[in-house]
Amino acid sequence: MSTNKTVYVILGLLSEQPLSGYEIKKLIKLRFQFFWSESYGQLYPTLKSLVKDNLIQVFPLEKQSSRNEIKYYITDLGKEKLKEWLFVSPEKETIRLEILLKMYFSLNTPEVPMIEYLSAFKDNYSDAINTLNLFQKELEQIAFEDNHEDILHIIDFGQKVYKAYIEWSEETIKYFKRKNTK
Amino acid sequence: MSTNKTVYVILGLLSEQPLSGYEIKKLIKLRFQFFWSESYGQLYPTLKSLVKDNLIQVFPLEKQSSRNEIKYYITDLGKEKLKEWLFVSPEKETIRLEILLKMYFSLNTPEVPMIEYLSAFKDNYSDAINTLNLFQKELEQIAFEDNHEDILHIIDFGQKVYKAYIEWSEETIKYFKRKNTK
DNA sequence: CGGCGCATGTAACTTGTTACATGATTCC
DNA sequence: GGAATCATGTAACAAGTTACATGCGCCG
Repeated sequence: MSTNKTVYVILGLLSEQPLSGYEIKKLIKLRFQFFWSESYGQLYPTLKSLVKDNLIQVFPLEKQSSRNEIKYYITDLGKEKLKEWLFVSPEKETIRLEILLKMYFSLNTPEVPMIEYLSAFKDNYSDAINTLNLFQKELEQIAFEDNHEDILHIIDFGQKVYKAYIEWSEETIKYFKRKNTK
Repeated sequence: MSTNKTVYVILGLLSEQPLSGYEIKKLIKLRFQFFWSESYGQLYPTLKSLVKDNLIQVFPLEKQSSRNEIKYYITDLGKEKLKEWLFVSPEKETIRLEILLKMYFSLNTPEVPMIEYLSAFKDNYSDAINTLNLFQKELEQIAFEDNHEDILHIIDFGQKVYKAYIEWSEETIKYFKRKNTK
């Protein structure tokens, strides 16, 4: 029952505006970075298969803005398919956090540089939360539009969760430092 | 460079005690539920390939406790391999949260039952956090052992992150309710 | 003797990443 | 003219899920 989600990210983004594969990749990175990602190896073949199923279409050659780029637009069938998916309950997410696994299995191997791992983890999410904060400010500044408030809530998810990540890593770093000096 | 992590979960668990595939599956669910999962379709074939690589071994028939069960133990080579992995920095985790995707793409489709989705999300993690709290209390009660404090920190990760999830979903539910009555 | 939980397994498939190849365009 | 970035693509592989099949042992 696990439907290919890549399909819906593409349909969703194309439902706003026509885009090329490359632009889709960039948009996913820009907007969804903190809760979604796609690789080219997944993206381009999916675009092809969506065209075959008539859920999206390629702009006719004469409408293309550059020779290299291939812009796609969503068809009515595609819009339907997207809407259908929106009405299906989200599946339970599976998360895999290698750092916790390593922490667990290195309980008896104190030489493992857990503090180093935790610092990298923390730095990574500190950067991410800064990006989100910036994004939030930008959104708050520009004139109020329909969806801004909704999007702020999506950003807030990232902020809250990353804050938890960061607090946990700080505390855990302290714990390991204390432990090491004992 | 993405090494098969299932290998290391198995090696890690077997480094504590001999186990069967079925027991490994159960242990992963019990201990790692909130940050790891494995399916049988991944587990059993991996066990076979680990035996082939001499990282684990099957107990000789006469030592098996029951006819159905196949217990494995870790070899010295396996212990080495596990240790090696512990010294490699954890890879960046990829998270995919379908609920945020649906929220984003349903901005213009208010009929989508986001409140329902959010409630299910919240309930799910409320249950999970209760389990973790119980687990924590159990650990705190039994006499102090080597690794309890470390494990408490691992549990604390789940507690902090789930708390963030729950707070976010509560706030977002409120937001949607307000929005609907407008 | 029926059902549940224990226990192992696999085939078919889907999903996803990585590494590579290719070439145009833009900017310095 | 060289580097960066735009832009598309694929082949080989790795990872992972699902659905199914099979049979034992125990309890009521």
